[in-house]
Amino acid sequence: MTGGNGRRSNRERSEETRRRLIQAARRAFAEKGYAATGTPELVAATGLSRGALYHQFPDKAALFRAVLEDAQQEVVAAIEAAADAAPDALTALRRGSRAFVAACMRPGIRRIVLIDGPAVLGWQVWREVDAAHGLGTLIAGLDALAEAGRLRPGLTVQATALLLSGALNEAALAASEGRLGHAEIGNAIDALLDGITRPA
Amino acid sequence: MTGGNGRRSNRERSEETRRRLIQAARRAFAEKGYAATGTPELVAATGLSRGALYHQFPDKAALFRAVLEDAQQEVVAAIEAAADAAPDALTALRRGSRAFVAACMRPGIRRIVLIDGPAVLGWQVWREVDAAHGLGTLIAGLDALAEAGRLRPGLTVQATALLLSGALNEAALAASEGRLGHAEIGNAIDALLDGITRPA
DNA sequence: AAACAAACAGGCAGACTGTTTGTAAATATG
DNA sequence: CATATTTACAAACAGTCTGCCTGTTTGTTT
Repeated sequence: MTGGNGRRSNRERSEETRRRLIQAARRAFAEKGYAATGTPELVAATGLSRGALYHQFPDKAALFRAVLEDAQQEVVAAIEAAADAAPDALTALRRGSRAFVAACMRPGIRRIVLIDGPAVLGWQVWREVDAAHGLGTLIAGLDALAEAGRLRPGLTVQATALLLSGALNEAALAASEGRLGHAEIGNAIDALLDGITRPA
Repeated sequence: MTGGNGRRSNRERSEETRRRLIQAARRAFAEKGYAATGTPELVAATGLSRGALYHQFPDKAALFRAVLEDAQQEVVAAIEAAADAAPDALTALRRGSRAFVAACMRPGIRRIVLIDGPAVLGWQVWREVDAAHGLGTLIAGLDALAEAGRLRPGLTVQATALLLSGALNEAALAASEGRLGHAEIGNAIDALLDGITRPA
């Protein structure tokens, strides 16, 4: 009845169910937004029932959080892939920033991470999730810059990371709407990075 | 019946009703958030009925937009007051940026402008409103900087304004949560502004 | 195999949004 | 001035959603 698959353990069942729910939710949330996506419609896309959803997640917001973490991990992977082989910390930051903007432009990421995230979870929780993923990566990059003695004196990594993160988020939104070109954005990012850097 | 006031014209009645609705909504949205504020509870705080609300506004989101514009105007007023008497464009930007962060920390502003705004109205509409108020003020400041020949070559005002706006939004949120001190944030803002400036 | 626990389906109550119908006040008209 | 019409609002209504609860199926343990 379940499509030809033989017996599965409970853990396998749960994992598969969560995976399916997260996948369908991610598609729907990205396309229509969190508030405009009802749980009946959501589970219909999976073939499961609302009972399964509320068994696996305490509420709709918890499902959203799982979706957010899923999307964030993809972003981090893209950033790290881009910054991996950079010769120095500043170059890594430049490449990572561009990769971040590019990753957030993907339709499955933009709305979930940048728009609905803070509103659905509250800024506190959203920040907590971001700190464990995207912002964490940026902090690591700035730590490396500080380690190399190239962080401008008087700046703290925490504050610098937050402001840069905000600038990059906005850049990603603008880029994804086609309001700004990549070159324009890249130049502006480089200018900001120069501002927080101490000349070699 | 209406509390001792004699006859009022229809326009006066409408204006008074809208004012009362916006005022109550602003308090409720700021405190509990847009999604968690029901229209029954909202009108109860005004003594009006839901009929009045839906007569004056096409839907709940339209009321939110009116509230957002109301809050944005306050922010702009605070920025302009701070930057008004600055001796040069760069100083005006520095002072205006700090005033923006301070204004967004006020509880009646933060959640409405920075958190719920994009999620409720969609990023397109939110950007449109912001462009007419907060972002518009920043663009004017950068235009003055460019006019004075102090904008770093290769940068466009539009892109620079967007990234700075994002950085300042994030700074305001962090400051309002007490995660970062004002000094730390001020230093980071100055660093970013230095990055986009050409030395005199 | 029997008892137990976990996963899941479907129905239900409460709440909310937007619409519609009805009423009173204000404005336009003859 | 009397009457018709439009505007502002109130209150009931319909449809939908979320979270909970009960019952059934499937897996695990003894």
